[in-house]
Amino acid sequence: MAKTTKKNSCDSTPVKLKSDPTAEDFAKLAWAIAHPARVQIVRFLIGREACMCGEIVNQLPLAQSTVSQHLKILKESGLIQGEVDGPKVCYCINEDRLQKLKSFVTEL
Amino acid sequence: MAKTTKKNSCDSTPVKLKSDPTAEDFAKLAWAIAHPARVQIVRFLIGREACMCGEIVNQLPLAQSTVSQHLKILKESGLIQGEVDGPKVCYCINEDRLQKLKSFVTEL
DNA sequence: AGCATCGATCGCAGATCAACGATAAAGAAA
DNA sequence: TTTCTTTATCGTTGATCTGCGATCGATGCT
Repeated sequence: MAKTTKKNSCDSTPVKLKSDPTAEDFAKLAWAIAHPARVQIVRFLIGREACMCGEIVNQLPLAQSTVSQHLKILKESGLIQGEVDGPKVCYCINEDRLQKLKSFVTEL
Repeated sequence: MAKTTKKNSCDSTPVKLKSDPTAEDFAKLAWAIAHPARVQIVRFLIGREACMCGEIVNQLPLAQSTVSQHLKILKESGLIQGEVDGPKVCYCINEDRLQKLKSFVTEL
């Protein structure tokens, strides 16, 4: 409890919060991993480099349609990408996007 | 790349996804910054070390009650903490939690 | 006491999420 | 062609988010 001045230690310098175009993208990436299932999917894909949708479904206690939804959200954030391979789809991490997420966080 | 059947480079080694207790916490922290306004609040607080709620409200194009909600979410994630100082509340970053978020992401 | 200020909370609206089962679409295999 | 497999999408239900104005509680000041 630091009470430097007679009041408190709050910094009261007037500073305008600049409109932050990156905040949107940051939030989008954060949103992608803002669900336990999606965290697990991302970790799983990183560990395996790439794998079929069916594999992922088998690892999670969720219905196939639910997993497909999560994959869709991850794809929309750009964090993963899917490559069609006949009747199957092979998912993998988008390293660039992952790197972007990492830099957003480390530069906080 | 170990396997290449006739088709592509999908890794099909059978691996069980272990139940991941950290995924929950990770998702919680990610959820905290999964909104542009909250990203800005966190960045703002990091840049200023600490500041009053009113200051934050002034920097964002949002109503006071809305900002208060976002602050509540950030508090629940542990990413920030508020210290009552008379009639005002001084918010600041919880460095431990921020560090935890950073390590979660960098260890992806 | 009475009043002003700051911030949290309530209640409401509309939008979005999460989960599921069922079904459709596209190849592969018979 | 028919059938099977794999994945995406639809439609629904219930929960949660986001935003706001209005209000309440606590504190400081006169």
